[in-house]
Amino acid sequence: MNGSPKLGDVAKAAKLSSAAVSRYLNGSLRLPPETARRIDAAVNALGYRPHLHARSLSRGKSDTIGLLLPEIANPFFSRLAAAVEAAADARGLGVMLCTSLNKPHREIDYLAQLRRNLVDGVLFATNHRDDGALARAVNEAASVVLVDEDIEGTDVCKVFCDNERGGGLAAEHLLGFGHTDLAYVGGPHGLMSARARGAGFAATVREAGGSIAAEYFDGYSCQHGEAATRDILDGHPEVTAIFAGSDEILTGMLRVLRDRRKEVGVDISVVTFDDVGPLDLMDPPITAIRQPVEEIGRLAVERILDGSPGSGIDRLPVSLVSRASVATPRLKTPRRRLASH
Amino acid sequence: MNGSPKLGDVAKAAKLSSAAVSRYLNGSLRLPPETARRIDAAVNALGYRPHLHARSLSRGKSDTIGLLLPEIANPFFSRLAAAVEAAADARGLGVMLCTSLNKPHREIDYLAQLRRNLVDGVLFATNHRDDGALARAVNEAASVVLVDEDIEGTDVCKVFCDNERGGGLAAEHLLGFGHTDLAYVGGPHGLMSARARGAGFAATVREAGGSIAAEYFDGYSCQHGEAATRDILDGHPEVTAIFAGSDEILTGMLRVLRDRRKEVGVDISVVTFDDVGPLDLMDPPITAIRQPVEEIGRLAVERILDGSPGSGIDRLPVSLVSRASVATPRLKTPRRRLASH
DNA sequence: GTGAAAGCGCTAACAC
DNA sequence: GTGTTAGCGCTTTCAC
Repeated sequence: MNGSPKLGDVAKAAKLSSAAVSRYLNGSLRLPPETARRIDAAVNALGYRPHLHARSLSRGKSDTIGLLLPEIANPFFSRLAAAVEAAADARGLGVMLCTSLNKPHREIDYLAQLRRNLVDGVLFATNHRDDGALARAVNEAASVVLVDEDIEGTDVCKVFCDNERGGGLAAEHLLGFGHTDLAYVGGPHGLMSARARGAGFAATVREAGGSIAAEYFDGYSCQHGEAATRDILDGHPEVTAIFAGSDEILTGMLRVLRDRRKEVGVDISVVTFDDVGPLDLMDPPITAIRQPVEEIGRLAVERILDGSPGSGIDRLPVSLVSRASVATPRLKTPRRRLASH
Repeated sequence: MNGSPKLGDVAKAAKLSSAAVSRYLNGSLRLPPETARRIDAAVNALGYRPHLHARSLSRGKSDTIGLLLPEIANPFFSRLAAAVEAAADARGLGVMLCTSLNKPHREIDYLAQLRRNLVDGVLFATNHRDDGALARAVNEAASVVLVDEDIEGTDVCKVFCDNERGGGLAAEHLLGFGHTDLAYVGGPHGLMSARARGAGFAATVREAGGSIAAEYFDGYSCQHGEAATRDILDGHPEVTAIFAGSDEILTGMLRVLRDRRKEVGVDISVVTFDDVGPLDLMDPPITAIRQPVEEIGRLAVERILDGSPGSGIDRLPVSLVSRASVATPRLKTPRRRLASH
């Protein structure tokens, strides 16, 4: 027998028309037990599997959602992907994962492709500034929900975490330990998440009379974490605590701190954002603002299926996980000086 | 305009038949520049995108490979996925990622599905013991290559790392520091990788006159790492060094060690396998056998496309990355932290 | 060279 | 209830 068995083969074996078998298999037809058994037997005997491409071509829908991520190796996104898969699976949907590598043309391509018919909706996370082209592509696409990061000028459902509150929590925690000269090493300034985290952080710090001695905006990357940390160490000795905008940034930061022999949780305090790495096993365990990754994935799937009830934008609550990277500032070693910015 | 533009629309706009346009777009037809330009213009004007499902239904192939992984949240697999995507992309192929959650029926389902026509080949990594059904499904599938883990009784291309040599390297390293009573906490005994790592480890240890005081085989999971470590601590006080079969196992191990106040790299030495987490930032930095994840992904894609030249099984070399979790046994004076690199 | 026509495997109107 | 028929959007013989 060459080629896989087709619907027609099953029909022939069951002495029925393809249409009947198709309907039966799709549950849109109840058959006398005897007939049903004939079909089931034929399906099993032949090892029949519906051809998904043909099926979705015919139906005009695929029971599949697309998930468009900047990259998959990043733990935050891979956990998000897992959550989305689980949620989709629970609702009988497949998910088609695409990684854009943050290249705008790939994103736009995928968006067009995906909506073309391959999937019934797209969950879209991007990681870079948009010049407007992306926003247009998103608005034109049939059904997309933005996850994790905003794109200005889009009018679709959005599922984020409460970035601003996260920044606020980090600030409260640090202030509570007596820190007054703080730094923020955030993601790209073009991104809502980086701005919101920084804004929440700065507002809370200033409200309490503290000062933001230094602020950095650049890629959510180790490199940025490294460069910014060096700059803080070299140029802002008054800083006693740093808020890292993501676990990636934290990673670079910790490497520099280690190389410079600064003991985290002693010489300098650190809070990070995301809490996806095994932060509890780090040296020292790192205090973090935890994103509800699983919940974000779950809700995003719900939104793409059922639409949004409210304003169209969900901000899921974050929480602070206290570990050992924050302590009272060392008052003697670094002499306090007024920051000028 | 309702619905996306189809090939026919382009043809109409260019005053040609769909057939001509199709052939031109697929490069199987060279047209006079003037005509070509008409088509290109129409494509751009309409924003035409081929319908991938229709295309692959028609051609019987999809220029897409399937990647079937146990889970995507695990950093090893997410990095593998990234490597596969990159390699596939470089050759103009898409990749369809499916996660089996280690459920045999999902694996078999996907395998059948994927070969049905959705993809031109499948890269398959599994993580659990097979009772024979999987092997059958693999052998029946058109084109699959096994990645990372073997399935007994399959006759297809396979791309692994050199697990046995990895175990040997770990043993050599530990022996070199003077350890003689060692333990191995491996993955499931039903898996080639767990057995091979253990075998390489044990052989080298015994050859040098050392002894394997304890050996554990169970899931590649934190839980297993925790349980086994507790057992070692409680039942095998002579053990001075442990070889963890994976980063996941290591994670559980470190948590127990920390809770029991055992200082890694002082009271007890540890080597792990994989080296995917940020091991250099752990407390202490963990010495590891590094898998060439990127290379595995790259080669797997190559194998699925071009077949295997040799025996059909590739064992990629591993390397030992020395950090600070291994020291001479029974150090009297506890040192705080060792410098890394 | 170019177009008409026949599918790829399936589903959904529409008849019987 | 069940079968017949006409597509879904594309590719590809096969005539012209």
